[in-house]
Amino acid sequence: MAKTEKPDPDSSGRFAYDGLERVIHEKARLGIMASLIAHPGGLVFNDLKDLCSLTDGNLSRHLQLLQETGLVEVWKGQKKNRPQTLVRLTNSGRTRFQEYIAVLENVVADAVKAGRAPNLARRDLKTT
Amino acid sequence: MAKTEKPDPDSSGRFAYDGLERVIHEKARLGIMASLIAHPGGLVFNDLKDLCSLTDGNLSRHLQLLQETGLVEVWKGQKKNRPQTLVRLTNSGRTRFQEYIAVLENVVADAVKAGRAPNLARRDLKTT
DNA sequence: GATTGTACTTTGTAGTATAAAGTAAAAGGC
DNA sequence: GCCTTTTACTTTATACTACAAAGTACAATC
Repeated sequence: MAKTEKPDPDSSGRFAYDGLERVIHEKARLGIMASLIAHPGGLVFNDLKDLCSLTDGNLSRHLQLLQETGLVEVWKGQKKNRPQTLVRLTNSGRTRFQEYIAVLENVVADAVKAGRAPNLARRDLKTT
Repeated sequence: MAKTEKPDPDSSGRFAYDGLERVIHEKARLGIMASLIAHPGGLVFNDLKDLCSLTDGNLSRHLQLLQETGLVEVWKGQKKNRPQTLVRLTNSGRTRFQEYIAVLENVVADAVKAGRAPNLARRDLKTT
């Protein structure tokens, strides 16, 4: 049977995963982004904090960064005379997150493939 | 077919992704682990460096950490009178990486699901 | 008007990713 | 035989950043 289309499994940079944008890749922010893409109408500060199990300060800092990077937009409002912060993905944020996810899919695919065929690429060490 | 079981899409900690072990999650080390699981016989320092597009110092430092954490094992040898370092996953390393990958699959699944049904929860907010 | 509670923000610190410099040992030139 | 270069890493220094503790603002309640 014919081999797959995969050109060179050992090419330079094959496992560099360049597309893993740093701002998104961080665990806490990855959770924030995932929450937000699952809630297109946006989420308020406290819901986000709860969904991602983050502390106040931590979430605040990450949101700041995500906003500076243009991934999310932040809206200040009021609810029953109390401040409310609504956070949503920007269009660019959605796109960049989906690009990031596409790379993650490659990572998973690589790992799953390797896990299923554990001996395919084995090369023996010729030590003297 | 029946829907996949999904108890509460908004439960506390739903997007915390606790299983994303920090040592593995870092981009560079994720690449190293992926390279190694794809090459069960192990890889030598320079191949790894090339596959992951890392500098010498960088790779050296990450390997140190991965070794301390028990994810990889490092073998010093010789090839044509030159030192050669061989790196392989430990059994524990393979298991822990596969657990990590399982969580990544959840992340991807969450994102893909949300991406396919983008308007379900959309609520409009005035302005741009 | 003092206190409590809510909803965040700011600040300090500890940890870490990365590059630059350093080490060791072999090979090749003169 | 000595000196420079190359290979294969390791160590060190620094710049960054995640995180928690402390701080701010303001409304409600006592």
